[in-house]
Amino acid sequence: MIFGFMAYDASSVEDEIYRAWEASGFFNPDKLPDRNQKGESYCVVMPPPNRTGTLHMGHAVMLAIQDLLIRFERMRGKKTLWIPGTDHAAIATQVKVEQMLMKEGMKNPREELGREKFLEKVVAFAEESSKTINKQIRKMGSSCDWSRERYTLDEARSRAVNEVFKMMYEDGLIERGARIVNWDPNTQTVVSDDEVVWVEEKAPFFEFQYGPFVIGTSRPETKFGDKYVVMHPDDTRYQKYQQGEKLTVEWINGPIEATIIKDEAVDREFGTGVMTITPWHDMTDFEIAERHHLTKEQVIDLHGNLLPIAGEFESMHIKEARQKVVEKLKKKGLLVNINENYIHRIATCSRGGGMIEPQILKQWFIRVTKPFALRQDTLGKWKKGDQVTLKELMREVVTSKQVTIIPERFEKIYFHWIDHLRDWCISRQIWFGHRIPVWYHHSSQVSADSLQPDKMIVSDTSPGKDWQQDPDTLDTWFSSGLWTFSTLGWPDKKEWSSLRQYHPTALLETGYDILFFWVARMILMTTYTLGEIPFKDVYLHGLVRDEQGRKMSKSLGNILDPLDLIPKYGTDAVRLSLMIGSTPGQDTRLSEAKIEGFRNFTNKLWNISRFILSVIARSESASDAAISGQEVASSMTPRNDKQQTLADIWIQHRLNQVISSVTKKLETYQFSSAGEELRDFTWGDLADWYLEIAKIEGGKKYILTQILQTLLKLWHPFMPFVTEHIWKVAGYDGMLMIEKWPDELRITHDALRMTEFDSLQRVVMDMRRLRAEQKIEPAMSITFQIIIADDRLKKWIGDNQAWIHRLTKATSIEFIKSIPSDWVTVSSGSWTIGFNPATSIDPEKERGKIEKELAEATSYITSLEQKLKDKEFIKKAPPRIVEDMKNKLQEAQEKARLLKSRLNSA
RNA sequence: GGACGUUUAGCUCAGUUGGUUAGAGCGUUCGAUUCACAUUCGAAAGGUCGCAGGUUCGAAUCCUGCAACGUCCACCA
Repeated sequence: MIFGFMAYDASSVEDEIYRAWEASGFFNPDKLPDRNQKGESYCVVMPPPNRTGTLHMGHAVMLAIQDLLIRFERMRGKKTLWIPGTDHAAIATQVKVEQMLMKEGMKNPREELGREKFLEKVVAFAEESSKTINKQIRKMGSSCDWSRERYTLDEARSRAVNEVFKMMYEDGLIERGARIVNWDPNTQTVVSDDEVVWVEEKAPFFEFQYGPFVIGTSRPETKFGDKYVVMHPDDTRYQKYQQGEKLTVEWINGPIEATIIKDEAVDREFGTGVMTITPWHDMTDFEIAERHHLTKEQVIDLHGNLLPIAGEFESMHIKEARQKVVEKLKKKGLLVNINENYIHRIATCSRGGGMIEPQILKQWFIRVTKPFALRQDTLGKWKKGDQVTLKELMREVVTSKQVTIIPERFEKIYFHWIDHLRDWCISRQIWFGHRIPVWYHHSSQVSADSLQPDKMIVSDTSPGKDWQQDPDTLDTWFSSGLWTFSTLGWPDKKEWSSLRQYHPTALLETGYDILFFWVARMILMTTYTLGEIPFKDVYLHGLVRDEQGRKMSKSLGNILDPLDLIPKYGTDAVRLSLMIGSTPGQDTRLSEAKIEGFRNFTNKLWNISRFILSVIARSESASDAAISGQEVASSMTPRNDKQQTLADIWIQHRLNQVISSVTKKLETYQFSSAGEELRDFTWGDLADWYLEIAKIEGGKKYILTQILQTLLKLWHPFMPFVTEHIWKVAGYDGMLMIEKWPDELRITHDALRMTEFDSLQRVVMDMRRLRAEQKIEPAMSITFQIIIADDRLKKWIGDNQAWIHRLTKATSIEFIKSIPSDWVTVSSGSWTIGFNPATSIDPEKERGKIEKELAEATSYITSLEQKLKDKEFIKKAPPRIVEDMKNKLQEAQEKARLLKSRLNSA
């Protein structure tokens, strides 16, 4: 039974609807109807979720928003393509699998299994994740083209990666070199600057005697090799020391020769204004050392143990060494002071959270400030062969407004990031990912500082048996940076038509937290490779937080999982709760109560539809039976369908306003506002007003069908499941998802009648209120008096007695010449209605209330009058505003007059 | 240290180029209820728009300063 007594049960219909959509082929742009084939292309690539397990609320937001836009544009007749895919997420996935294996009892999975076996495990896990993720994407109702599903590590994407690497290498943008990098001893790999997370920590801050100086440090365990003592060149306290001056000082393992260095990097205010440096393990120190051509010595190995330079502390782990070094220095009388409350920031790895130890290592870098010759005309600004830098490309894209970032303020953040961007370290010492397509001749030393060109080849295949491939893999963002064009088949020449058709893509929608990681790198990679932008708009959504505004995390136990919520409330409700009530770039709080509210709305829409369909069914059977002579007030009066009532015109007019406004809002990414407006119309105007009237007027088969269909179309991008389901239940042709997005309905506008309706609507509301306050009794008679007589209005009221009765619950209406002084009146615009007051009204209370209202009205009038007397206001304000105000004044005066007369009669 | 964001009803948040009695949802209170929907309907209460100045005929909106909270960035040993 389709229209049972049950509420809408999302979980029982959603899977089947999704299967039907998928089977229809309409997710695939090539299989869309003719209308779309002729339309312009609209392409969005899905930010590929990491293959690290399951989706979370952030993914749900992006899926909801992107599906909304895709469905909207598809209905508008565009040739829409939404490409789904997943990301191998190199480090994240490898770490996850390693942790799992360790839980199963392995001590060091990589060592125990070896590269090949270990990778098998990771690949198997990634495969499994991918299946789960795809299921979840479907659960959200995403209308993406599964026939074009991509994976950052699949064969075609790997080809793109190798190709871009090769191009950049040839252009001198990719370079191998020994520089100071972020080393993570936990995962045994280098990470990029953006993957470092700084955490505040309270640690003891030590001050030691270092020759004639006092130096401060929170890391004494790194200080073995500190043979340079640095101070600011303008520091008057140390003027007697000269740059390069050498002095012998007593240090941890005996006397060492220290050299004085003057450098402006030193903060004179901090501590004593003197510091020693550890160039191998500190970014700042490294830069100072570079400036002065100082020697650099490694103190800590890649596992965090001290090297022979530490003397008796050799092989000791740095954690253990700290206290011991302090003790030794204390014994030697070199410890000056300890500040236990020192707060500093330590670098940790965003994957796994272990400490980062800077190290000088030979790695691959992308040079972002090195000029290179463009391979093609680029961004409409540069010609082929022009010299530019990658930073310039990234900057130009946004300054020239070829890419718009929404909200706008992130543009500033983007520029700031570019300004501070250093060369991008792209090599990783992990196994899961794209192997660096570089081969070394076995006669060469891979670790050598410089390789002869003939000992190194960039190629995706082995040049021969004397060659071995670089053991490292690429940063995962290297491949995701190519995502908009690698997913469209680049560099395969056969795919170029598709690339030309869909690229640049229309929009990139993602969370602002990966603006640098991903968005910026896509811009870098795409402008470099293709000479064009990857997307026109960037829409950044906020992060989903819990009810109290905290980040959702496992340890807090406050995670709301879309997969738990969908069976409980339905996908449509979850989608709405993520889109309505949030603005771009702004974090949102999500609670189950909010989702519950939208579940209720889903059900409301279901009931509205159910009701409309039943009215249509009944009116059909009624007209079939040709029943005539029914009472006016009976609930289903058959009526000539063509004869439109004022209410019909009113609702169509409102619907038109909603259509144009919602369309405009969706075009400008105002999803929340669009959804709210639709909800208010659906619940307020349609359900609570028009349908109440329709119950009485009857015979609205045509218009009700028109309204319902339009409503379902408007809602479809927001809540695809329930609308598609209703469409099917109603027996309408075809699939809602490819229906044409509604244009404004053609109605004959009748401005005067519209005003009448608005007025009457207000009056009827007043009547309902009076009745609710028991000022008129349910069965008493209502008498209208048209004070400023308008025959048309009088006639209209006569014509529409039935629903006025219904809405006011009064039983009769009569017209009289004047309103008795003891009656209650309500008025609107040009006319007034009087009610025979119920005996239950407390005259004192009523009087008080009227007096209060009158006082408010009077003060409002005074303020308006004053304003209107103000010559400067009249002179300077636009006429529109003045006119508005005059009208308001008139209305207020009218209201005050009526209140006065009521007061006199009371 | 720098930049950005937030501060509007008890709670969560809108408020699109400044326009005149500041909105929604939830919650609260009161009332309704066979006749699509209690996942319902009607109504009410509730706001000096963070604070202090300024610009303007007019400011939640623009400017300056301050405060609280939050985020990002930065080499402070």
